[in-house]
Amino acid sequence: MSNLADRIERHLKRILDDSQQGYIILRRGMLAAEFSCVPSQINYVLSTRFTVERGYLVESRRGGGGYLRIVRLGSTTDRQLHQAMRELIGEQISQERAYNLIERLLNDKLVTIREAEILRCVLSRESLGGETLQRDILRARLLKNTFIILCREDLA
Amino acid sequence: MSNLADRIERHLKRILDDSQQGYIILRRGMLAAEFSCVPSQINYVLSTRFTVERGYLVESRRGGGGYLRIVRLGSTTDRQLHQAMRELIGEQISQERAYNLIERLLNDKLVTIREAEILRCVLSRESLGGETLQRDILRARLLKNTFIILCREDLA
DNA sequence: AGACAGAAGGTCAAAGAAGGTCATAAAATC
DNA sequence: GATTTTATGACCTTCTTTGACCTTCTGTCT
Repeated sequence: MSNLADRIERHLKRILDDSQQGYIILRRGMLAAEFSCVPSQINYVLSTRFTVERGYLVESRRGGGGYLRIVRLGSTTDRQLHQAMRELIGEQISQERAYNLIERLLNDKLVTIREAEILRCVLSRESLGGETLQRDILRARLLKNTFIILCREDLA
Repeated sequence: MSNLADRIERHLKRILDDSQQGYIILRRGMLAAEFSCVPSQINYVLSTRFTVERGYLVESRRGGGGYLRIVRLGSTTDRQLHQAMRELIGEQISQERAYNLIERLLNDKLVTIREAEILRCVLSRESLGGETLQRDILRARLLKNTFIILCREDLA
């Protein structure tokens, strides 16, 4: 049914959830062997699913004793998160990166599924229309403005 | 004897009725094979029979592990409301009229307070920027698109 | 210290696996 | 007979998977 990349993603998220420390350390080669795939498949999963926008950080080390370390960026306090988000968004943002951010908000339960869908809809290429650059700028503004609302505690 | 498109339509609606979740997921290629037709015939059926106006939403994903997901939107009354809204919104809409609509949605408990705030924020003059006319057109598009999501049964 | 071997992980391009589009042909309807 | 609807196929885009080749680190042997 679902593809390899998705299965590896789920597996990593599961053990990440189970881990107390908020991060996991593993061998790329081992993981690849467990899933009977080439090692670079792991890199593919990491670079498409464990991005900063989605709230993850990946470190690694080569050579003997090398490893991968996947850190889940915690549900920071509102103010920190707000600042971090503003920086991640910047003056313009692509649909893909915006969707990744929404994914993270969803993961951290800062938005409901419906809210996430509304945001995705509003920030979609299709809805925004116009030129790419203008669209990316508009998207950044919308996302940053909306974010203020999501942080409002009086709306819980 | 009915034609292929109608048969595919009936088949999809039947399994959609059988499904508890309000949506189905399937492979375009598989379905085409079942009906011994070219894959693009499936797209034809989807684009003529499973439109938003008729109360359906179709999402898809390409590549390995790709799929089609057909979602049934809410009840007929919901859909009638939806149609009425589309007409009410039209091709362009002012901030004031948009806010009035949101107010009504809130009153009818079709959106939460937070969702309403998000919508107000997104549809505000300041967020949208640009020329008045362009803004009103964009606002109409955003509102209409978003409204589809509010009718989605699978997000209850 | 320097050279080298082995053990990781990284990169990138090409192949594969879906689904999407669009023009056109064929069939049905008016 | 004209128009609308349906069916097909060639070609396109997106996402995934694989493999060949590259870089970095550790440890050992001169």
